[in-house]
Amino acid sequence: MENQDLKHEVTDKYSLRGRVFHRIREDILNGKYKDHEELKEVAIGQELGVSRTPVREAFRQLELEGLIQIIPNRGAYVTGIKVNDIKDIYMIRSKLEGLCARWACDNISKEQLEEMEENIYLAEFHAARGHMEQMAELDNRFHNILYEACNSKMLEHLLKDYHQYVWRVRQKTLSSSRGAVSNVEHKYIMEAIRENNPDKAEELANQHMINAYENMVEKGLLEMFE
Amino acid sequence: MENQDLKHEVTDKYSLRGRVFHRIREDILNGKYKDHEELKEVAIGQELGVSRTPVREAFRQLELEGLIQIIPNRGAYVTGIKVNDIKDIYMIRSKLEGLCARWACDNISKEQLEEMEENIYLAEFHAARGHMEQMAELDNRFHNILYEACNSKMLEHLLKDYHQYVWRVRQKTLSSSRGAVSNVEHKYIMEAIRENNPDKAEELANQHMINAYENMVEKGLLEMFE
DNA sequence: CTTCGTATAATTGTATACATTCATACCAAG
DNA sequence: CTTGGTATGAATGTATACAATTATACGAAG
Repeated sequence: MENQDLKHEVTDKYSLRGRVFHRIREDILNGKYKDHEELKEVAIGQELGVSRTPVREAFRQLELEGLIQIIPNRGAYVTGIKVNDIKDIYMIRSKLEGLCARWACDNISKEQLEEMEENIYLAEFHAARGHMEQMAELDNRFHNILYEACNSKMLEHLLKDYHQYVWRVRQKTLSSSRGAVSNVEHKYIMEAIRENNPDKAEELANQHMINAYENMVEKGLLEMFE
Repeated sequence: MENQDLKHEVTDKYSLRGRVFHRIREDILNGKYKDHEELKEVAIGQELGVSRTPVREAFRQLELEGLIQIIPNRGAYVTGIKVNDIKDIYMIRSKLEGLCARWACDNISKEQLEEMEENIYLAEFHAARGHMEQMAELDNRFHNILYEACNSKMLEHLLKDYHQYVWRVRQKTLSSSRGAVSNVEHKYIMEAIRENNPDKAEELANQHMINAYENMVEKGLLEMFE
């Protein structure tokens, strides 16, 4: 049991089933398979050049992740995200990102802090020029650094799941004006962590998520979801 | 898509694979399969009277739930819970149960409130007599009512997962003296919800989890986990 | 005695065959 | 035209066969 801390995302990444799983997951998150679309085992198997077996096993996992719903003897359907789900996720993430920022105060490494700083500096550049794609990428990376810095595999795993889960929504709701503001909030969070002020870091991270959600509501970006 | 809100826990409960999944899950949570024990596909299949296929699919799901770890081409091993994981889970649950109690203020039904009241009343009876098993059962039920009352499938699902996950630990760390105190805390949480005081309900639920964790630490109940 | 390599057995990974369930089309009765 | 029943096809559920990988045992070389 020397691989004690290896998690499934790592261990199965290079197996056939693992690749099938990640591939279907990507295709759902990227919108290739639309909400409520039925996924057929043979069709996907043929497309990926594998038999039904690994596809089926991937389906079971995707179901547990909430990305698809399997109705016994009927089929697998892409789960549609509903407006209420989005609100719930952002409120849950608000609490968890707060906890994450709090724990990061004690556990962040010098390298991680430096990468955060660089991230924020770069984001200022792209924000000024309206480079949406780079902003999204930097935002992703900022949060992932934070997740890794909290030194809790448990929390990191949970937050990464949610982060990916709302990726579909964020891609559709990217808003240019929020980018710069969001980056300033990142900066304050980082400073609170650097000052080792857990209360402040938690509060700022809490509010960061709430602001992100309220921005989506204000701009009417959620109306496209039913 | 009329079964929109049906979740996998419900839909697959009566399929063969579903039964296999739930059965293995039970056996892990009840301690039949010990930490780090290797689970063989054929052996379990024979024991349950099924082939490897449904067993394998169940394994994939159990891996995502974190109950087992699959090492490709090697085997499936029951995941050992570590002390740090327990702390993380309780801190995460603290935040989420707080959120849950907050949302329950607006969404709890009259029936749910009544069941809570009955639950607490009964628990007083059993606490006074040191009926450990009934206390554990009532505690379980109290939290499940709370989860259902928050009116968020997202949060309910998450909390139920964690609740079951630490069930293994709780069975080993049942402490007689905490039962009565815990029940009083339940009572205060319920009253805050009934008064529709979300801030108070959240704070009390937060503290309830922290107290439960600190009780385990104080009594040295976690030392058995490595 | 240790170490390396090979052979063998056991286990998992994948593909395929068979069984079962469900949806659709079609036709007949009303 | 509507309703209901049956037949057919297509998809999923399960079992089994085969392939690939890994662990173990054994023996020979050093």
